[in-house]
Order: sequence, then C-alpha cells, then structure tokens
Amino acid sequence: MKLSGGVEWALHCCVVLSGVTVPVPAAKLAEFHDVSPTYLAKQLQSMSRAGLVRSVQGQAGGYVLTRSADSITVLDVVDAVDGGEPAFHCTEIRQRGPLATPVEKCVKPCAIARAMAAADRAWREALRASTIADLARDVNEDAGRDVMIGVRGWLGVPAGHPLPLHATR
Amino acid sequence: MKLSGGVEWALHCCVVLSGVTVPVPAAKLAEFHDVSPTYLAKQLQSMSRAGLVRSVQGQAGGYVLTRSADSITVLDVVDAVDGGEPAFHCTEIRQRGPLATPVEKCVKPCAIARAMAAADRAWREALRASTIADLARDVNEDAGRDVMIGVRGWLGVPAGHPLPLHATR
DNA sequence: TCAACTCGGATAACTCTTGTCCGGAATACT
DNA sequence: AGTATTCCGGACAAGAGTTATCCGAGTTGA
Repeated sequence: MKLSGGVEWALHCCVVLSGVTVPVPAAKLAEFHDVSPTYLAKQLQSMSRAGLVRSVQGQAGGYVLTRSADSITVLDVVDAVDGGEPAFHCTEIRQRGPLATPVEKCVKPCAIARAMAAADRAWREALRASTIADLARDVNEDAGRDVMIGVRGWLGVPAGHPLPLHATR
Repeated sequence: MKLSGGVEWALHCCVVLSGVTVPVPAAKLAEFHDVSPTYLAKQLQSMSRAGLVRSVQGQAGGYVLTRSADSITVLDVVDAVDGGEPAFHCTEIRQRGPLATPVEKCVKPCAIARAMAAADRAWREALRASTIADLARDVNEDAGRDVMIGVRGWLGVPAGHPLPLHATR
C-alpha cells in the first residue's frame, strides 16, 4: 500500500497556484519546493492532462489552475497524479481451483472484493472532502499569517497587482 | 496507490481456515486456490508472525487460526501481509526551499499530511469493520449454501468429525 | 522575423515487489 | 529409531513500476 511520491509535490504546487492568477513556470515551482525540476514537470503534465491546471506556453508561460481552489478536491489531484485505479484488484480466485465457482454464478463481485471496495470508497470520500482552498486556509492558520504574500513576493508577482484575468484561450 | 497482491490470497485462506479446526498445509491451500505454493507460503508466514494464524509443524501440520473468525478483522490481515505503513509519507517539503518553514515552527503535521492521514484513518476504519466471519457469511449467502461443507470434503476433513481440539502447544 | 522561453512526449536508471529455491528444525506415523 | 511430511528463514533471480533525465515542438514577446 503505497502512494506515488509525486502526489505530495503536486498538492504543494496546487496550494501555491491557488495564491496567484498568473502562470507560474514548472522550474519556479521546483525551485520553490527544492525538488527535481524535470520530475515535477511530469506531475504537472499529469495534472494538465486531467484538466486541473492549464499550461500556458511561450515566454511568461507556466501553469494556472483551471478552476477556483475550492472546486478542486484532494481526490482530484491524487487521481490525476497517482492514477484513479483502486488499490485492490480482484483476480477472481473463486473461479479457480478444484472447487471453482462457475462463471455464470459470479454475477456480483465476491465478498472480499466488496469489503475492499467499501474501504476504497471511504478513502476516496475522505479525500473528496478536502479542497485545495481548505489546505491553503489550514496552511495560513498553522503559520498564523498569510503565507501567500511571501510566496507572491518570491515568485516576482507584485503583491498589490489586481491581476489581469485575461482569457488565456 | 496499489495494494500487495498477496492480500487477496491471504484473505481467501483465512475464510477457508475459518471453516476448519485442524491444521491445513500451505500446499493444500495453494492447490485449492490455484496459486503459487511458494509465494503463498510467504504470506502465511507473515500472518504467522503477526499472530493471526498458528503454525503446526511436522506431519499432519499446517496452519490454524489463533482466534475466532469474528475477532480477526480484514485490517488485521492487510496489515500483516502488506505492512502497516500508511500510504502517504510526508517528506516535510515545507522545511525546504527558499521560503522554508523553520523546524521549531513545525510542531504539528502539515495540512497536506493531515488530510492524507484522515483519509488513511477512514480506510482503515472501513477495513476494521469487516471480520473474517463476515466474509465467510457473505460467501455462503452469495452461493446460497454452506460452501464449507464442500471445502471440508475436498480437504479430507471428515465433515461430521467433532474435531479433537487438543492443545497444539 | 528572430530569439528566448515554455511545455510535451519519448527515453534510460533505479527501486521495490513478485516469485522461486534450498537447507534446517520440528513433528507424526511406521 | 527411522522416515516422511511440514513449517521457517534466508538468499536469490526476474519483472514491473517508479524515479529521474533529456531533447524536440510550439508559443510568446520584442
């Protein structure tokens, strides 16, 4: 039972992106978090494919969230980076061996698969309950201040800038 | 996010073992489920180490459940075979990079780790809710009959035999 | 038009899981 | 007592999946 390590990086990136509205290059995100730039690019591409972030090419390009931070759940990010497949895959052992159950009898998943699926649902439901906006709020509460101010400053985005919001497409 | 494949085998074995009270050899369990005997032995050893099953050596030896089937949860088996480590491991990204949070400020887990831990708790709680006895009951309901009768027959355990229950230690 | 910068997919190195094998110790039956 | 059966632990090879890297395609801004 192990989750892809890139999930942690991707979530941190989402929190950062939730605090800005201009594209942020992958290289900057990597430097900010002190992680491998090329590998982080892979995670961002996965998120782009999943439609969570939009990639803006060219000079001054980078990644932007496609929706508001409170409409992106942690589950969305986990599914995008780690793949949405359930942790348990039933190999239909009941259909094998000397006392195999005939295929026509196997109309619904076996009891073991049902138990594992229920746990998987509980896990996903818990992840769906948290949004990127929730994480950003918690980070601020933990620090006791608005950390995004410092983030914007380091990224070179003028803090008081009202941000254009021009359609990127 | 992937669970060890041996978990499925181990759970099926537990259901079978819940229907008998005499030791069942690993080779028989492997043949019954049509899986690799040597690899299944590894899973059974893990369960033995975790104290879920007791191993009886020598001729007429094998594996027996150490407790009643309704006091062994699915979580117990998953932890024994897959290892009890949580799926998400926080690498403390907040302590890295140019805007790193100082160590003395990191008194509690970061917001991302908390969200993942909550999901992990939900998952484990769901697995804890199902016992081996529940699984065996569901298997019978699915089949519409007591499958353990056939299992005991194939294993060579006389169905009506009242079983000795002599102390194995 | 040109140059600089960005993402995107294909490609290699690596770790971990999966799966196998063998010698040693313990137990029951002959 | 001897033999056959069984579990246990470790070492070992193969395979999949993850981690990490590079270079080309496309876009922007001047």
